[in-house]
Amino acid sequence: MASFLGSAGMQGRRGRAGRVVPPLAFGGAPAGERRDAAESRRRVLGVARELFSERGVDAVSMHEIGRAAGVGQGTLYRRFKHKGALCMALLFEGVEGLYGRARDREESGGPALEQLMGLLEDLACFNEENAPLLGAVRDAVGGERRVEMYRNPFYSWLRATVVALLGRAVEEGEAREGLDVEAVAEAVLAPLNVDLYLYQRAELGMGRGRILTALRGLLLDGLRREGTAR
Amino acid sequence: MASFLGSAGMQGRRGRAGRVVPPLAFGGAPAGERRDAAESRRRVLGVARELFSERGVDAVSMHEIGRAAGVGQGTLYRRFKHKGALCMALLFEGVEGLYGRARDREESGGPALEQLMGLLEDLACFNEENAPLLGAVRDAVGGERRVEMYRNPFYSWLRATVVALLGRAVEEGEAREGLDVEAVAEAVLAPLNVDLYLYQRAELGMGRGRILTALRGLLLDGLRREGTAR
DNA sequence: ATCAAAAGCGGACGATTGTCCGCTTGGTGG
DNA sequence: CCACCAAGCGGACAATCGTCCGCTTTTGAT
Repeated sequence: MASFLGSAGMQGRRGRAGRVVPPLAFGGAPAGERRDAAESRRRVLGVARELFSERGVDAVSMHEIGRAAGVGQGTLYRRFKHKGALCMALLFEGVEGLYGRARDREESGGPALEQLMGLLEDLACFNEENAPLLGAVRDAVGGERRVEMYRNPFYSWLRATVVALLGRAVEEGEAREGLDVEAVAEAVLAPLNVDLYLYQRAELGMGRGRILTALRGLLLDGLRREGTAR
Repeated sequence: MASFLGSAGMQGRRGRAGRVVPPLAFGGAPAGERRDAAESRRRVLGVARELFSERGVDAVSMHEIGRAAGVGQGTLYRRFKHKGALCMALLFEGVEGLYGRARDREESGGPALEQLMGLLEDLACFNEENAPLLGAVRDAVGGERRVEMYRNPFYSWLRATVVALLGRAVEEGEAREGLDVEAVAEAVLAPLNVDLYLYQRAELGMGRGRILTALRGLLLDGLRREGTAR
């Protein structure tokens, strides 16, 4: 089964410079899309964006989107495998922004660990800006589909980017040697899980600065006091 | 609205020694439960456990559980606000085990950070042993209920315990001073998010040891190489 | 023992998601 | 220009979750 959007093979790949090139057509149109299909896809996306912003993602049903866009259920679900996939398509622009900022940072050079921190900061903003859609994605990806959450192209790109940055940090002597970059990458990304992040923001009353500062300290220096055996 | 189980006020509290005492009646019976109600609750729980283990949590509907237990929908949902709450009740024993092990560790003394690592290890096992139920809980807690995920008594206890351990580690000079223990506690717990953990186990093929080792290194020492400015 | 109130009970019901299957249409080769 | 057929289309349908509301049982006070 295809993942969220784009074919399964479209995950981020390493460029020759070690940079992770973003999945190309993440939320874009399928290659040989028929004109009528393209038209109806645009209409669906527009209507969905509208309704979601009016009444919240949860309060708008797929049937309603279809009706409002003048499109049947079959069509709707052919295009978007489920509600989460539709939301994912709507997230396209924001994700592009993230890719762009990561590219800029990379081109302007600087220590890999600082670039990593920048990415995490962007991710926190992304969480806040797109909270409703991200929440809907999470909800739609339940039951059998649970794995898709971490298999979608966006998360793959994220992980690959972090892995690449960590790898570079080790090579350049910024980070400890022998770091298990794949495993650590997951642990680095985990605290920015949307639900957890929003919970801290909204329920625990933590500001973005506080969350990021704590994370920065933890990631860079760990918990132990200086001088303790390591 | 009540959280998963137990009244809202039943979250972990600090004992006088700084220890976090577990919520008392997490999955137990309500105080003045009527005899017939207790009976039907037991029956429901038994039937659910049975059916879940036979065919998987996702494949068993609430209606079916009700039918098999000889109980109507109203009754079922009065007892368990939703499918996730039922699963949470089924998790009772495992959670008790976690509480017990944490208590034992605490009584046998030892460095706070080591105790923290022990807790994380237990949590990893807990994730594996109870994956299906935990997954179902996650799924059931969507839409409006999204916040409940981190507000339930179990997670509250977990967070409070980690906060207490971190606090002690700071006091006793094990951990850096000025650590934002509340914020850091979330970041410490995040990598053991069930979905993420299982994804690493099953899809990325990482063993428990590898995940925990990476986490341990990250938490204790951070990413930076020794000698780098901190 | 009686009786009233509170708690428990159960099936009908509404809403939502996602699937199915037969009809329509766009685009292409003869 | 036409005919073909895969892709697109749309509404009916099934399954599930969770709610509602009127009936029944338990409990405890008189």
